[in-house]
Amino acid sequence: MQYVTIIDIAKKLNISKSSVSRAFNNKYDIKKETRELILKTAKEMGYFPNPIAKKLCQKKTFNIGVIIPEFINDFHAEIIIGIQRILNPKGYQVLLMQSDNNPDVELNNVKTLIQNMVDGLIIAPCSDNGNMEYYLKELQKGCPIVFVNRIPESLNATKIICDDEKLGFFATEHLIREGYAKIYMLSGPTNISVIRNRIKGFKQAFRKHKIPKEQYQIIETGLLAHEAVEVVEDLIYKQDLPDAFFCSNDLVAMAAIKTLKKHNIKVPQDIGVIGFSETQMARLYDPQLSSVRQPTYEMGEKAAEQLIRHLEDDKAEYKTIVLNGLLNIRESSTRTII
Amino acid sequence: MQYVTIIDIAKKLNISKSSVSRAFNNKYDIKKETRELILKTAKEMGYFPNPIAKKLCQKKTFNIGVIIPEFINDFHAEIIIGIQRILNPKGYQVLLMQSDNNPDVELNNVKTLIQNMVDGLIIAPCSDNGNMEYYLKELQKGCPIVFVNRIPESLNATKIICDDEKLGFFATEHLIREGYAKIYMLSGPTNISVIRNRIKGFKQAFRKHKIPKEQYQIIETGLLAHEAVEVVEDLIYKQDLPDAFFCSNDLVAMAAIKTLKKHNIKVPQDIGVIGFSETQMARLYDPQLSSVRQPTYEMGEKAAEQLIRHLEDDKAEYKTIVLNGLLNIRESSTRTII
DNA sequence: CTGAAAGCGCTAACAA
DNA sequence: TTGTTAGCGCTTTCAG
Repeated sequence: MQYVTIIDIAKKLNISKSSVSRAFNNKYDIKKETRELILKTAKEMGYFPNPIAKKLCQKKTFNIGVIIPEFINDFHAEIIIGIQRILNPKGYQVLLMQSDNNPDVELNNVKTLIQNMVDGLIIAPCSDNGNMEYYLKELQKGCPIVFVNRIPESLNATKIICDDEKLGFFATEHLIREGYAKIYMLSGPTNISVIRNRIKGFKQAFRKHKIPKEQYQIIETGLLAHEAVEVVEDLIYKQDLPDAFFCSNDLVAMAAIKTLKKHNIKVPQDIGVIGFSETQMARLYDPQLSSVRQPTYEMGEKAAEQLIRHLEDDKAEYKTIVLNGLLNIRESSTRTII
Repeated sequence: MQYVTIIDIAKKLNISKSSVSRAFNNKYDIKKETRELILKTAKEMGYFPNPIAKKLCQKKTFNIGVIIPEFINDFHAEIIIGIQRILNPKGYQVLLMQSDNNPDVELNNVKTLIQNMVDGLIIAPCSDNGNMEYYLKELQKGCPIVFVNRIPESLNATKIICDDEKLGFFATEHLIREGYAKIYMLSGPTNISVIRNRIKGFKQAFRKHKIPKEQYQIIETGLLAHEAVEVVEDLIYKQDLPDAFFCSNDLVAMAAIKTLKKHNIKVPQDIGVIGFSETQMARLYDPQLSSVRQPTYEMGEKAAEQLIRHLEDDKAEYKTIVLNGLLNIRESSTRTII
């Protein structure tokens, strides 16, 4: 592929290449007519600036690295869309990498992206992990980084998070108010900060309603369907079923309901179930699944905006942005008629 | 961020920068010891090659542009993973863009990526559309492109597709064999080639089984849940329900089942339903959803492999690769016990 | 307002 | 086996 360069235009117009360059970068003085002439012929010749060359001499790539745990999931896919909404119109390209929920892969991805000279990074870590130290070092070296979602509380950096504690509280309180007395939380891995926060909210609801500890339990399952099936089967076998399950996500919730139904246990009459990180399927399920909707698009947008803030000002202060989710109550957790 | 360059190393070692360059690109002659010395000090100084500079003088970016219709969906997410599996180990970076199922956005994305000097493109078009002409022109100009999935049959280029016709045939025949006589297809938009192919297979099954035309119908719904709900509600109202629905995807299938259930119509006893492009939720649904599993990861891998073939050889011939999907029969389409 | 020229960091002939 | 040199396409300072 052969591209037209500023030199071609300069020759054709018998001017210097600097003038051509200037015509494309308004910031320099240049006579209006020459500018317009240059732009016109450039268009005719099918010229567009070579971004690589630009990057080399400007020392800026206009590439932003984004790392997410996995994207077989609406949650992160939507965050990415939010990020692009802000970044693309500003001329930034997003380089996307996924870490497969593996901290080592995650670290490697970060290194790859930095070596590829991204101007900044948005990291959605897969869990609290030993990488944070490395990330902070890069931050201090001047590489702008914004963190999203699963972030250790202590991390001193700009971060976008959800009010998971509150959401955990609301979801639990809703179950309590529906008359589900004994509630088990299929929590997901507790090495993930958001999970720990939801657990905090979960416990707080019981404290508020003065319900004794024997009435609840936190079961640390994974985030996958088959793990939930195993746990619920086990509880049925041990005859230790609660009145309701508060699940780490919709997949786990559906797996739980599926298993209960198989044993002729009715949801929501016998047992209530609530999911998290609402999926499209929630309202198509039978019973329609109650779930928590996080502001995923907005999380992405905020992350991008914050990154731009840091990009434009080295000295910008770290900020923590907390966004609000929404509890969508549907059939799976309501005994009363809605 | 300040980077170490080959000149820094050359100065330190009192050699020429070409030698340093050579040390990092095995292909040139260089004495083993100098090479090792260079590599060692480079490491000490924290040097890594500046990819931008490399790109500028090599006229190769090692970036591959990938465009997909949307990625709120396992299908394309998995294709991307497949692509990365092949491309990343070979040193290629994937630039991802989504077209939001909009041909104009799609065309714009392609242009952006080309201007960003990608070495090649993998395009998963959102539908048959007027852009094909432009893509072909770029192909002829020497920009390697591989097409995936929704591709007009006539397109003369390298493409990766699924045996949608066969899959449509098998799914339909399965329904017929289960004793569902009258079958409606909620087909999805017919400006998408894969949909047209499934329709072909659908019709063929009826021909084979000598079932008259009155027994089937193709209803061109969209790909979203609410559209399916409307259609099914309408059929119920008109008392024109078939014995089975063959749906364009799992979301549509679940929406159909949901609607039927609401009206106390039993699936699979009264009406059978089958989905397409199997999701994780399929086996968690009640009834468990029969669906067609496409080899998504493999589609991505093949696309990447074919692109590399074209990258390495300008004159490589166009190839069409057809991959086989799998019909997963579950409860929603079986009257007999499985 | 415009041109000349240096340089971004690297590769790849060509010499030596 | 190594050094010299001329670019890749663009920006940006310095003269004019």
